[in-house]
Amino acid sequence: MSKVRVRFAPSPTGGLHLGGVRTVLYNYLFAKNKGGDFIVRIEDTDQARFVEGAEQYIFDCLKWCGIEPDESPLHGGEYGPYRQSERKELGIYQQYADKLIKDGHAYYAFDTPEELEKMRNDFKTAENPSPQYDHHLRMKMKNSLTLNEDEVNNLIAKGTRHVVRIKMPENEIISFTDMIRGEIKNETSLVDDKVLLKADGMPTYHLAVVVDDYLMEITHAFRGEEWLPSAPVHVLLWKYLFGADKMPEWAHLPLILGPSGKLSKRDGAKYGFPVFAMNWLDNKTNELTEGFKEKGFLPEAFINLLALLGWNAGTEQELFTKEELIEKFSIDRVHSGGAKFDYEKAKWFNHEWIKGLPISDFRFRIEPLIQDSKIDISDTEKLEKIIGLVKDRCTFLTDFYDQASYFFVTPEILDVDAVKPKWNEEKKNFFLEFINKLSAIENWGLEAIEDVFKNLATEKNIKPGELQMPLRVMLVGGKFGPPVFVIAENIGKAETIKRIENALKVF
RNA sequence: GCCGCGUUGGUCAAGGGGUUAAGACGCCUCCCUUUCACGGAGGAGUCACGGGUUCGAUUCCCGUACGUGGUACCA
Repeated sequence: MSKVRVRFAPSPTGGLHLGGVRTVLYNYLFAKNKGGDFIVRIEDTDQARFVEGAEQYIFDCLKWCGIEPDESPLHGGEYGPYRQSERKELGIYQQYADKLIKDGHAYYAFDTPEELEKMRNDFKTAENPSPQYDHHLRMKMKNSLTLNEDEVNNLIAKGTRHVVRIKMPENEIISFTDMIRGEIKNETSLVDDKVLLKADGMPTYHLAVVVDDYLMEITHAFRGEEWLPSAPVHVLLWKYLFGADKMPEWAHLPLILGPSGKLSKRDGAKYGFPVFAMNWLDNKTNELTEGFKEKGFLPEAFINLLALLGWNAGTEQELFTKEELIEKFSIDRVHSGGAKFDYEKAKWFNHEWIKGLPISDFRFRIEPLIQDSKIDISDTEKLEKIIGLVKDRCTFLTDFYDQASYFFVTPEILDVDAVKPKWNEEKKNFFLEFINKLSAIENWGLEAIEDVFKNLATEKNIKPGELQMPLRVMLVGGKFGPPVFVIAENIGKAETIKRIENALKVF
């Protein structure tokens, strides 16, 4: 049974933009496809851009998407706790750091941030703009490799702030197999001595990812491509601590790109599309970032479009339900190259999903959106009839109000400019008389209205086409919507006459 | 700078030594509709570049360019 794991920094920017949700989605699809479990672990460290309320927000988003984890801080499970801070309190990471030091694979480093800064400055050259704390430089720094045992014990006894760093071996080739990219090779001398345990006792990602995956018996780990360069550190840690054969299988997912470079929150604001699943209110800046949900996306469409950004089934099918995605998903069909997010295509997905939604289902979803509007939702039968008329014209759920409000309330603004240029006395007389004829109709219905209209037009010798646009604007307010006579039929005799009379005053 | 990863139309992409190089979004034209959508029929547009290997390369190899990521006591 497979067990896949995803981990998050509890801030929407650090964890749940488009790329983050897709990582969770692929984890979910893979796990469910294999009949396995998937686990979420939270990286709630101070330096992980921890944001108050973000953890709950993240799970709300996953819930909306329908891809909740089997085990997490919120859902429990046998491998908890799932928050890094809680695991640290249990001393989980310290013991493995100690073991690494004892075995000579790691060492204490006492360098202050200022000293590190100085080192980077002193050794900076044109060819090497960012010197690393590596095998070249570690012997010039203040650590348990350069200090003698007494000095080290003394410093520690005095409570000197220190970190634990991995001692990267020299000239070793580390290779592993990535499920998407095949064999990946790295030269250990090129990687720096990463910090494993910070001065506050918290592990860095490097230590935590290995220790937790071992303890939680993770079999598959998916993460973003940005982790590829530090993968050799993780492979080495597995080798030192638990044995390379116990290591989970890795998959490094391609990046999701914005219009220019890696997709960022700024891109959303700049180009006018959401980058988060749901609205996020930053309570420090009071800045609201609109989410796909609030924009009017269906969660089904959202995960569908996200799944297809970097993966495809190898067939011509593009519309998938969650169940189909689970069934068809396979990691070896995931692309290795990054994909640029195309909002136009995203809208198409949503439109397709809306068109495919049964009317009652559509009603259920828009009711919360319009319950405070002028649209009366108490008459279910009428509401569903109107939905049937305008549903296919909505790209977003939120389009419904504009597409349907005139069925419920008299339009306040009329697109007079669409009528004015061709308006004349003749037409005005036509409508005056049309009102009388409409009043005389006993059985208000599509055919009756259309007959009256056409007969009168013939009688007046005006082309019906020239009269339909004015009538539409009178009833709708603009040049859109279903056939005019259908609209008249639905809004009723009195309201139709009232709107024509009102319009004649302003034309 | 160094290292990693990548590169099929504007975008998502199928394919993979011999093909008229699928399909979708977007764009354009026409039909339907005396509105707008929906729907239908067409159209324009592509294998980054240079070398190999080969009878033959978009496909395999090597360079170059470009993009992107890493180079933190961030993840």
